[in-house]
Amino acid sequence: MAENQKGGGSSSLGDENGRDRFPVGMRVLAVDDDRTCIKVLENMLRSCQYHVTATTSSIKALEMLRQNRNKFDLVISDVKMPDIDGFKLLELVGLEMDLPVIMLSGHRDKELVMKGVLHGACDYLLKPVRIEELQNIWQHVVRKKIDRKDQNKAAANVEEASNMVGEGSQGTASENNSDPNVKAGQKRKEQSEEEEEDDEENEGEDEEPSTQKKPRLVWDAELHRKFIDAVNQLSLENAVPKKILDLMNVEGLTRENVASHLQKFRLGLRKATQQGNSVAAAMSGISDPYLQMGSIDGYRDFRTSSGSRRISSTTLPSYASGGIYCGLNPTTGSSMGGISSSLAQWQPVQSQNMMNSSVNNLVRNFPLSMLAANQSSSLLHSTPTSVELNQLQQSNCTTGFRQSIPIDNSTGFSVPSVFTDRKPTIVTANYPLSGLSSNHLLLQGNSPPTHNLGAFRNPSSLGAAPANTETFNTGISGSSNVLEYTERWQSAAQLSNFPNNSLPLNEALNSNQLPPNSLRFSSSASHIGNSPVDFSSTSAIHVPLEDAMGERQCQDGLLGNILQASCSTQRQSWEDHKQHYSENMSNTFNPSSSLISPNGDTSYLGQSSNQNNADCSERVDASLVGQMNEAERMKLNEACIFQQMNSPEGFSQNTFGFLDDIIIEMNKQILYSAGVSVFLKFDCSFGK
DNA sequence: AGACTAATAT
DNA sequence: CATATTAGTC
Repeated sequence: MAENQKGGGSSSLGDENGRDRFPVGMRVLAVDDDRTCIKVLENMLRSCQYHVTATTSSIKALEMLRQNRNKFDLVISDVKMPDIDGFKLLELVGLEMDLPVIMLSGHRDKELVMKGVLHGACDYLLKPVRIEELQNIWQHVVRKKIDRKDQNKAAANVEEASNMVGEGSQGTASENNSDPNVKAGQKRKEQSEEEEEDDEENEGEDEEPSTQKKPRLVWDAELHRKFIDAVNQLSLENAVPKKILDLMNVEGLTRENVASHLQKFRLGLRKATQQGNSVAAAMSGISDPYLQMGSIDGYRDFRTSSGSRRISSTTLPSYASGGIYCGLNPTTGSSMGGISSSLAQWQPVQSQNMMNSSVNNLVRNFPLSMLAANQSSSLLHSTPTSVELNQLQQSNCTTGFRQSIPIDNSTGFSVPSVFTDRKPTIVTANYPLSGLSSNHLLLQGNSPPTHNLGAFRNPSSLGAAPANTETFNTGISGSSNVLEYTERWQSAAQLSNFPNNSLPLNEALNSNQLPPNSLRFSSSASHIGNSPVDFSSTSAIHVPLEDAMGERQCQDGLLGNILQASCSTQRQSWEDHKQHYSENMSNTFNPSSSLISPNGDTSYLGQSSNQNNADCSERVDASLVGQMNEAERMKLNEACIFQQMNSPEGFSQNTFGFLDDIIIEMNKQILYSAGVSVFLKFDCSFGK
């Protein structure tokens, strides 16, 4: 059997046993309308040990070729034939299956030869053909393979080509045989079946299952956290893939994985550094890398439609798996970015509803406040109202706090008379907070009463706090996370510019004038791109709560831009809080549980913030750190890293407080009662 | 030879 | 985009 063939020994065609028989059995389709000629040709080809299929009809030949695309390796055809002549056949074959075609002709007419060549013939033989010539025609098959390979990949590997050829699959245009499975060849042969496998296909499967390539790694929150921890430990300069990998100690993770992530990380860091430090800038760019990073990070969970899968954090890295970790539509992701970016939109009123110039003025006067954007189209809901909240943050603040603010005696809202006579569309309120710049909020609502809105900000890194708030903190809107994330990756630089005095605030108000139902809060936090997220639905937001990076298995339902996340685990607590808040609201909203210091000041963490130096993590009060959850810690770490990058010698002067977002949760009653509770918390990182 | 990382591919 | 893979260097 094959043995004989060894003529070639292990030559180019095959080193492998299975393959070295290569030209033997090569499938040749011979076409010549002259019965005598075809017979002779057929015999010669057979003597060359090819597998020959002969026909005197070019039409029939074409049919066979079309029906059995992968059944032939080469076509040898006479030029002059009725119906479809050799050139036509050549052309069709070249077009449809890309098989090597050899022309045969009794005429040595140069023109004909040229024509054949131009049509793509790989060879042009003159009759009578000598067997010696036929013994070498297999080279065209090999060549074809190589060429094909070349086109795809620069490196055409002769061996591979030969291997492929050997297989017999010769497919034509489509085949992919070339793949990886060189060995497969033998197997293939065995499968006698020749059914026409369509050309392509078999590629991947035949291999051993083990060969399958690994699923792509997904850097979820947990993994990223480890990464950050490692980087932090090593210090930016020393953080190289291998070391990080070691420190991360994650089974299955490769250096390459880390290298890739590191590359991205550095890129983000770089961008962060380059971008202006202005907060606005920081938050505005949708394209802002940070934000992107954010999405990369665990925050991505918000976009997950179903719970996120995670693999044991300690061991296996997470891999994307269909179904489990399904990313929502890309848009969503960007939108998230938009959320933070919305902070940048503080200035002008965008909503058409704000028609009133006075409103605009109002707005202008309160730079830090929030604007209501009514056109927010929440794609998701039918209820139109929306409130835009903007928040800000500030510098000196070192601590995080949350505060409830009573508004207006009866309603809790400060409603400019200007609006009272108008439709209940916009409500504004502003409160001077001690020492802080005034903030105001515009609410607008048109729709029927609704349900709940909740406002709460996400946990700040340092602000963290009070145990009782914990639950609260964990429940955050996706947007919050984004911010947080953003902050993590780039915070320092961008926020450093904040004026010391400016204190960002977020406020959520509600007025009885408004049809309670439809309050739509479009806060920076709730905004997605230009579409605000409507939190007014009955279900109320909910957030997953996982710490930011958490691993919880939440089910997030994301409708278009709206994010409704529900986390079974924490839902309960959230509900509790909700209730709790509601109750408080009717009262005066005492920050009962909060992080806020009784007097409302933010000095809480002041001390730590003032310590500059040393390791970041150490700058923070130990106690506080202890209370921090992972996400917060991570944030801190990243901030530290960032710090390293920006100021080798220490933190930049001001702290950059960060006010993440606010989420407002209101109940109908609350709406009616006119109470508004605002939770403010500043994310203060440290700074010197 | 092994590791880094920028560049490029998927 | 987020990751993986490649390729040039050190």
